[in-house]
Amino acid sequence: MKKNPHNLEESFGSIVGRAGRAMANRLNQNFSSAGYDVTCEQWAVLNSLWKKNGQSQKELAGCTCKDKTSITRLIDGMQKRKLVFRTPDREDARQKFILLTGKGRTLRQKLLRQIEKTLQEAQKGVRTGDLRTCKDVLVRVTKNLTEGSRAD
Amino acid sequence: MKKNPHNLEESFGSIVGRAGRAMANRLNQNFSSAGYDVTCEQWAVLNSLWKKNGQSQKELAGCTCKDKTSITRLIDGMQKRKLVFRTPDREDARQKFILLTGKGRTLRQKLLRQIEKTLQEAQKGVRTGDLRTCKDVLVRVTKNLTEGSRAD
DNA sequence: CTGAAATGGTTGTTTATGCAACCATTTAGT
DNA sequence: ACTAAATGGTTGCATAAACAACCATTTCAG
Repeated sequence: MKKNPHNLEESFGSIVGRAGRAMANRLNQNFSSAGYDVTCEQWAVLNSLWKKNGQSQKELAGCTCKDKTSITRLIDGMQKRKLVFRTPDREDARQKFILLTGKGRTLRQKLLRQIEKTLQEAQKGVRTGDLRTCKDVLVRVTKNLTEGSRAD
Repeated sequence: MKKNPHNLEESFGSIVGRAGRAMANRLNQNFSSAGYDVTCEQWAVLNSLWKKNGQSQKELAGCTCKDKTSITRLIDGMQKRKLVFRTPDREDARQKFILLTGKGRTLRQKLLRQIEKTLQEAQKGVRTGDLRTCKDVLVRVTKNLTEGSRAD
C-alpha cells in the first residue's frame, strides 16, 4: 500500500505540525516506558529551569512560546508532581517565581538520556549540516512569528 | 536585553515544538480575524479531504499523524460546523467515510488565502533552498518516527 | 496623592490530544 | 460454521492550549 502520494507539495505548516506531533508523541512514549511520569510539555519548562532556576511564569511563557494560561496550569501539574514550587516575589507581589524541587533537579540526567534516545531515533539518516540548516530556519520562523505580534 | 543565551544549543525537539506552536497560533489568529470559524487542526483534515474526498477516519489519522481518537472528535466538531459528514461504508460496516459538505468544499479557496498569508509571515527572510532542506529534514524525521518504531 | 493604565496570574470555557478500555464487525484458524 | 484475533470507531479519563474576562498589584499622569 502506497503512502500519501500528495506529500510532495505539502505546505510548510503541515510538515512542521506533523513533525512536532511525531516528536512529542515519541518523547512521551519514551519518558513513559522508562517509568517517568513527565510529559514533554513539562519537560520544556524543566528545560528552561535547568538553565536558570527561579523564573517568573511570564519568563517561562516567553521562552517556551506558550500562553501565560498554559504556563499557569502546566505549573499546577508540575507542582502536584513535586517537580517545582511557587514562591512570591518580595519585590513585586504580582510575580511568582518558579523553583525546582530536589526531585525536579535530579530528574535532569535521567530525562536527558531519554531525550538523547529520542533525538537519535528522529535524526537517523539526516546529515548534520542539513539538521543545522533546519534548526536555523525554524528558529527564524519562530522569531518572525513571535516578534511581530506579541512584543508587549 | 539579550535573548536566552542558551538558545544556541537548544535541542531539536524544543525548536520544532516551538515553531509548530508559533505557526499554529498565527494560523488560528489569521483564520479567526478573517472571520473563519475553523481551527488549524480542522484545516489539516480539510486539507487531506480536499486532496481526496471520502476517506476513512483511519486514513485521516494516518496522514495527519494523529491518534484515531483525535480524529473521532475532530470530525465531531467539524460535523457540528457542517464542514463534513460521516457515511457508513457498505462494504465494511466498521468503517465510516468522511465527506466534505458544500461548505467544506467552498472554504478551500478562502482558507488558502489565509494560509498563504501566514506562510509569508513565517518564511520571511528564509532562503528558498534552506526552506527546502528544512522541509526535507522534517519529512524524514517524521518518517523515522512513524515508520520504524524500533531502533535497529 | 489619586484615579487610570499596565502588568502578572488565575479562572471559565472551548478545542485538541493520546492512552486504555470497550463495542461491533470483519477475518482467520481449526 | 464457530470461536479467536484483528480492525475501525467511540467513550472515559487526564493533560494541554489559547482566548476572554477577571483580580491584585504596580506604575504612570495629573
